[in-house]
Amino acid sequence: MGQGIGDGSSSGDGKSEGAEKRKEVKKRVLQKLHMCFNGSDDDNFAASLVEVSDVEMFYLTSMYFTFRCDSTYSPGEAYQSGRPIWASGMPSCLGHYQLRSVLARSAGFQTVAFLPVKSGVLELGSVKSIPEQHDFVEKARGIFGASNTAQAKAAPKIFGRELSLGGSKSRSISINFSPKVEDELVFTSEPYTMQPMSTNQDYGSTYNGHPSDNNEAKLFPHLNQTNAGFTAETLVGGLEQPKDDLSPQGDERKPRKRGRKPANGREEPLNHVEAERQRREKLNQRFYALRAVVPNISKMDKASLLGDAITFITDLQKKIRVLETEGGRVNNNQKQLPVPEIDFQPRQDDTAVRASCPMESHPVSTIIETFREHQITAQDCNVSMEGDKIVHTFSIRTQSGAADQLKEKLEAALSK
Amino acid sequence: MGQGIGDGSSSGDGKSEGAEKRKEVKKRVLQKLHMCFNGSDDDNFAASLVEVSDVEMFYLTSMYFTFRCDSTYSPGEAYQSGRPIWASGMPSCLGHYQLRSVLARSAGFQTVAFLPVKSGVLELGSVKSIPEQHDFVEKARGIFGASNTAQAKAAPKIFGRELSLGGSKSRSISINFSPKVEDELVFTSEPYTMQPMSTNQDYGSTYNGHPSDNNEAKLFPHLNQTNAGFTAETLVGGLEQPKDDLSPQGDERKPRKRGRKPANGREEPLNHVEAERQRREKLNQRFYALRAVVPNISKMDKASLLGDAITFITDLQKKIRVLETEGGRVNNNQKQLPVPEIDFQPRQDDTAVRASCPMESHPVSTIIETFREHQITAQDCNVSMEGDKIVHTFSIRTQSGAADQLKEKLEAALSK
DNA sequence: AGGAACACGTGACCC
DNA sequence: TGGGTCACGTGTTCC
Repeated sequence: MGQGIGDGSSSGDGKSEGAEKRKEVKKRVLQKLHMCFNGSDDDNFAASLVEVSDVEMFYLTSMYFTFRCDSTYSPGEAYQSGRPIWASGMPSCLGHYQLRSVLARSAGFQTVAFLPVKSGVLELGSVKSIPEQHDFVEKARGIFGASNTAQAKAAPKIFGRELSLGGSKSRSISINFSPKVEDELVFTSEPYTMQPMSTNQDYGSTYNGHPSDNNEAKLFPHLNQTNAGFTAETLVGGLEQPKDDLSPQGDERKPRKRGRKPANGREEPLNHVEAERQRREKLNQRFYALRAVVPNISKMDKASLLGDAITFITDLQKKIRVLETEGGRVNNNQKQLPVPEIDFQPRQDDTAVRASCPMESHPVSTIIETFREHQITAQDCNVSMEGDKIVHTFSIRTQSGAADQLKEKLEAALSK
Repeated sequence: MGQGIGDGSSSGDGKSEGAEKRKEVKKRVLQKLHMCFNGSDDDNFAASLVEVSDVEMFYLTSMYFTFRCDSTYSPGEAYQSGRPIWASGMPSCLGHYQLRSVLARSAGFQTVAFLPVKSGVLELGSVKSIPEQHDFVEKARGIFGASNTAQAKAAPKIFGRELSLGGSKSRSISINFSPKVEDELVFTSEPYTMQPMSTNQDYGSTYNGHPSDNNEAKLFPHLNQTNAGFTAETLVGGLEQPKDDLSPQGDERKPRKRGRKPANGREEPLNHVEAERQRREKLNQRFYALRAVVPNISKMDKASLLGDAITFITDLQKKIRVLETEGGRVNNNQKQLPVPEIDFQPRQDDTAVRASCPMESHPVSTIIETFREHQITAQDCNVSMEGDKIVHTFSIRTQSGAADQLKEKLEAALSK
């Protein structure tokens, strides 16, 4: 865990005054946290703490972070409301980081996003200021599974297909907070990146834990038992600065950009609005899931996607029809062009047989198979062509009525 | 053509005063129209005109109807704008029927709808007053193909699958006006019905002609050449009453119900609104097309539809994977155990060849095919079995290096 | 600019 | 009567 993503060169770069001292502080803090949770104070861990960048520091400390699921804090709010929170720009960003804002400021974070997903809340941060990109949010929630209720069945394994996951760019880091550990989605602990539609900003993200209806949140992949009761305050309180400047201008939350905001003087339509929002979200999720299963998507447009999906389905059906009839083709073709033309000429103690069949029916194999079935060995066997037909002549030793029996069998086999 | 749909018992039922006279008038009118277009005045046609109901009368006369594609008349307006027109209630209904309003009134029509489809304009009428049902409109346009531009590729053959078309109920009639006759959609001339989602009103409809960018409209399935220049006025002018009461209260057109109407004081956003409308329409069309392709649609809900489509696609892919590996088994087996064991023994002026192959690969056909390719005729050909293998020995006339060439070819063919 | 695509809030409709 | 779905007009963003 904790292989630092982000190149480590955060905004404040050249300053080396007291850098050594800060490094030492970081190391001690991380060691303390590690002991707090893992118990063992092995030197391997201490050795891994040299040269920790600010971004990595933030990531590592966040690993020990826990949040309550009430709405007093951004991750909890996202978790409860099921709506993503996106803040770009240092000030409002730090407001959302709240207790971790000091570390976030050191790391130079400019953007934070809390995306409620099926398995908890996905937190993403970047030292670049990135405006909210709804398509990316939806894609992420399509991949991780949105937090919508009652949608168990759909959004089937997107992970069966690759989503053009590319190489990780730098300066991005993400942590997932999740209340509980369980269930279906299994990830490698390797970070991977998603490419939002057509932008060139990439997001690295790691995914650790998992969800439920539990009301307490913890994070630390090593600890599988949910040691409840912790709050963000108590945990991070062990850090340098338990006090935090509460959200500079921290009230322009829900920076919804699209659509209309005005004409909102009622009291109850909020319910309706919310329901509609969820409907839309669910639908978009399905769209993203569909994008994942349909190949060769011509345009990213919704209508085109549906059109491609339709043609894809029809193509699949056609393919299946072909494949299915192809399995029966052997039987069908042999049914259609079965002009076996079998001549039997019984002689004194053997029988001369002359079979003429179209070459496509592979008469030789069939005849030999029939021989074997009847325990008959041909004395002589000759194959030649007449036009496009194969003429198969052979003589067999037969006793009395066995020849007629063989003739019937041969006709049946060749006409099959 | 013209088998009357509708049970004939229109609203005005019991009145028999002058009924015989009206019947006679109808007959004469239809006969005149028939002669006008078809030329022949055979008695078969006259005999078929007895007991024509008012609804049938409207239908039959409408068969001779023509409309211009300018926006001065409802079908033309629907054709040009690409938007459906729906009017329920006798007054506004008659306003849309315009010149045919007298006949429509006699028939007791209460609802008329002009649906611009890919192939022209689909007109539906009913003696019941039916409020606009957008889902039905969309379904109809999904089936007949909407009139949207630039959507050629998508909306693939819905007619490959049945759309749960049920039996026709009565009192409904529809005619399709279309500018030209051509292209892909081919229908039987049998009327069929569509069942709108969950209502119990059924719509019978016949479908005759076809479209293009042509600017003149005609209708009469017998005449394939577009005799342009006709207008509705000139044609229907031959009827009883060329004059028409123009649209009582005929201005509440475009009875769009949903959504918001207010806040519309600008001048140019109409373009934006229109564009958005078309986008929505296109998307919904795709949805209907998708509904036609995906079986076992659990709910009529859009999101559920997408979910079902996704699972359907994945199921199809799984099925294909199974079928492919199943079919490829034969190929794989031929690839895996291809031990052709071909012996070449060149002699003085011919070559003895001995080929031993597993029986499943049908070596005889392959060998003979190779012979034919190389214009080689075998002098002698013998087939026998050794264990489960077929041993094929033959001698061929060869000059110098042709034998090696044949050997290579044979090995390639048998290893394929 | 101007069109295309999208999300949003809102009114309507249906159980 | 409310929850759920839809269509509509609008604001916004990206070519």
